[in-house]
Amino acid sequence: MSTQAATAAARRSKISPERELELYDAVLDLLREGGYDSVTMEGVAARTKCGKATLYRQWKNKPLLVTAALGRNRCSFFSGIDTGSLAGDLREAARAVGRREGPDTALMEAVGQAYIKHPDLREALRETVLNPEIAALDAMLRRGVERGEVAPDNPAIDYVAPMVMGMLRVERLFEDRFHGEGTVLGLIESVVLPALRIG
Amino acid sequence: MSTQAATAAARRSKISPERELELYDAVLDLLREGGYDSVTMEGVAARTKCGKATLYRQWKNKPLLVTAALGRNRCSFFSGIDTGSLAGDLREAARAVGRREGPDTALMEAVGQAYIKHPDLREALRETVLNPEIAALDAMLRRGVERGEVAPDNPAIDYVAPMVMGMLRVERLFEDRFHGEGTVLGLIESVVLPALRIG
DNA sequence: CTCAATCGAGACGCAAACGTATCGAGACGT
DNA sequence: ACGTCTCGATACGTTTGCGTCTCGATTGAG
Repeated sequence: MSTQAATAAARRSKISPERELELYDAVLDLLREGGYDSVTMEGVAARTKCGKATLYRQWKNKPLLVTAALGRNRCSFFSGIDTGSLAGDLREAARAVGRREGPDTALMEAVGQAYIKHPDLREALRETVLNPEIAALDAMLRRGVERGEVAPDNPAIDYVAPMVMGMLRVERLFEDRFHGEGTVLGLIESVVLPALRIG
Repeated sequence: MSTQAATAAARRSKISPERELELYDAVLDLLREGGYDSVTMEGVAARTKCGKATLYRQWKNKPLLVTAALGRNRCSFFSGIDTGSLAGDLREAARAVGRREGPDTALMEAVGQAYIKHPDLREALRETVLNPEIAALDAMLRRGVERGEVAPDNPAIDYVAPMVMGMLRVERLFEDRFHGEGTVLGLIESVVLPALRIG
């Protein structure tokens, strides 16, 4: 939300936009490292060499700071993919995941528990890291349907995005079965494309 | 692990096995309600009307108590399923999930974040709630292969269990798309069975 | 140039929860 | 029946982190 930036500007805050992003990055790094509880106001202040009072001058409390940090992270890894064919798009998405250029699973893990107590965090996470990737996957599928590669009424279409995101969410727990980075690619080849009647 | 019970017996503990399960149940309930941080020694003691010292007499610290509680929860919802056909087994498993008799997703959510700091918890969770269900699903598939319902080299076989567990792990985040309880059943019908070349 | 407001740094109070210690009451073995 | 150990309950010290407050330095506006 630009509300924060707006009020900050209204109060003649000396925090430049780049500085704001530095603060957000520190929050997200701490989140990824040790989860919501590892994000401490002291920790953020120390890591960014700013006073705690400065943080509380901009954000009323810790949940609002974390939510704002998540909100600024908005970026999608899948959205730039367009190879011309649905199979190519899905394979490229899987390879992006293998190159650690996929959805921010560390953030998903980290916030996964915290949003039991802070529903706002869950919404911020969805808006920020989840929905953009889902939308990108759905766009791939829509293009595939328009090109005639997939039957429009193929019921598997609705499950592609959940399957990909779900696989990312459990691959750690199956690491004895899938050692390596090709987990999602294997899912695409072995399950998704057959279910979509491609290849 | 029976180590705790053994030492408890050796020290002539007055805690009966049923009492021990009561304590574990309190821990698991608190876990499901608010995550690992909501499990407090004071909370467990208050809820079970036992002294905090009693808890520390049996379990050295909080992580060990939670781990022990997870270890005693060992039970599988999918393991009793055997309808005679793979499609029937998978559909029955999906229906069990719909009836809230599936894997303990609340526990998975709750421990999801905590095991960043306590790897023992992750192992306990895997051994207890995850591996039994995975083993049951794999057993269904193995029986299906033996009956000739699925080709033994069908690569989708390895992905059935991850897909089911992954769907459980993300269905909350797709609740606007899949409203209702038939999420896993839809996955089975639309994706899993086609990928397995069944039906 | 001057003044006011924010900055970084950190002390402070407060609350929550871990883990320890204490205490009377009651249960078990001999 | 008696002594011992564990029981439940609770007080205690310690740590940690949130949120407030103070303080000198610095910076931007007029």
